[in-house]
Amino acid sequence: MNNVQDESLRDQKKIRRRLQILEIARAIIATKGLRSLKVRDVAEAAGCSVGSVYNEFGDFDGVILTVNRETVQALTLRLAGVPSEDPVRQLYGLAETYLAFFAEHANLLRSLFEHRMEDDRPYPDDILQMVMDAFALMYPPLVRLLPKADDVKIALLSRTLFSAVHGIISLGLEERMVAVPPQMLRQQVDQFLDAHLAGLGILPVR
Amino acid sequence: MNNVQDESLRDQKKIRRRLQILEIARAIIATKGLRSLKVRDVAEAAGCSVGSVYNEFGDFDGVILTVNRETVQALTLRLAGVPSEDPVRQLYGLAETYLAFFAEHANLLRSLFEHRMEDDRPYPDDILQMVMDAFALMYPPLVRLLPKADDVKIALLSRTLFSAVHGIISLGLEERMVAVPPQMLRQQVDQFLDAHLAGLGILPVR
DNA sequence: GATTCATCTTGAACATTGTTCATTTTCAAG
DNA sequence: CTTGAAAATGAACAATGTTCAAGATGAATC
Repeated sequence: MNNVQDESLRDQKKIRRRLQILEIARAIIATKGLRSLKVRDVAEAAGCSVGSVYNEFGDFDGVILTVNRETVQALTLRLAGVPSEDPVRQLYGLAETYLAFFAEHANLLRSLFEHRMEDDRPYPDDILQMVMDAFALMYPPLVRLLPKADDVKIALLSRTLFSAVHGIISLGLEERMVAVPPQMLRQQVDQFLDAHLAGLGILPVR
Repeated sequence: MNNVQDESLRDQKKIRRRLQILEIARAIIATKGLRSLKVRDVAEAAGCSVGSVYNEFGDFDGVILTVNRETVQALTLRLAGVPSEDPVRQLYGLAETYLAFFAEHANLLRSLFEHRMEDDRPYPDDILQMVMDAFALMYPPLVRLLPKADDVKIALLSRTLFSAVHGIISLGLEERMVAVPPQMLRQQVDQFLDAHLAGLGILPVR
């Protein structure tokens, strides 16, 4: 096994094609929504046959799931970049960064949260785990802010808080529903955190 | 026009069939999820042709949307039954009732929130309005609890709070994600409200 | 009750889209 | 260059949404 450079001409093409398929699928989901994603469109845009898509991803769900996996990875990266000096600021930063990312990639996030598998096939564990990990990112700042509290409780609180923020944002960005202006929505999120942190006995140092 | 009883034999059959189709579609969504809903299955179970389904509902989305409409109506009915003597209790009651309803009808609620129209057709306004109205049900108790606050702000707060509760519940019930035991989830929701109401300066009288 | 006609119902045919697989093509190895 | 394993192809198939010409139904009229 040559780890350093195992780049046969064959593998190069394979890798390039794989990336191209994913890029195209992601673009379609992002611009026209998951429901508009069609195998033939992807294959044609990637300049290959539908069979190749199946060779590379097993089935069409495989394409969607790979895009979703990369979406949650990108999200995690963005969230991990939130400054952590001040734990209170970090909490606001996480919420606001989630809002910004969701606003930029609404359809990709919806694909991540709304896609259902055919029949009773299970959703891939690694994706679920990554989502859970992202939603656990409020844990470190909360631990610093509530040093007396039980670890398990803080873990729960972290998930609860992030889920609440997710609800506010995902419904707030649902153009079908309210079409809250993004600026307004940021205010909403901030005020929500104001009140909730105050209720937890945390001083909003803003 | 005979308003009292315009029941020709024809109309009776039409109405009965319509109800039957909806009942079957609802049952399939509720038990196997929206993605498992197929025209032919519905038609066969209803003892009619696929053409009749189209005559009655225009297209397949029409069936789904009608089920969704009835779901939000049932939800509103349940939420409207929450006692309103004590405004604080009412808020907890609304959240807990939403949790109970969501737990009982998880797939129907997911159909309501996750169904996307084909192409760029708009989601029916009346359904959106009903969802918004349901999410505004926290407004009356909040007004009583925060008499000094601006009406518009309370309207926003109502939507924000309900959206937050929705996020906690919809992700908490996502068996693919966490599989929080329902009893645990109720505790989570209650504690969430505890903290948030405290932060709003409302005494949790529990 | 027979006739008529508007309406509803039917289901085969069609359209769209996911999936398979026998055949052909490619290319790294010998 | 030859060869064989792997990949690519795309026609055929399968599943499913949609249409519509032809037939069935029942309310109205006589």
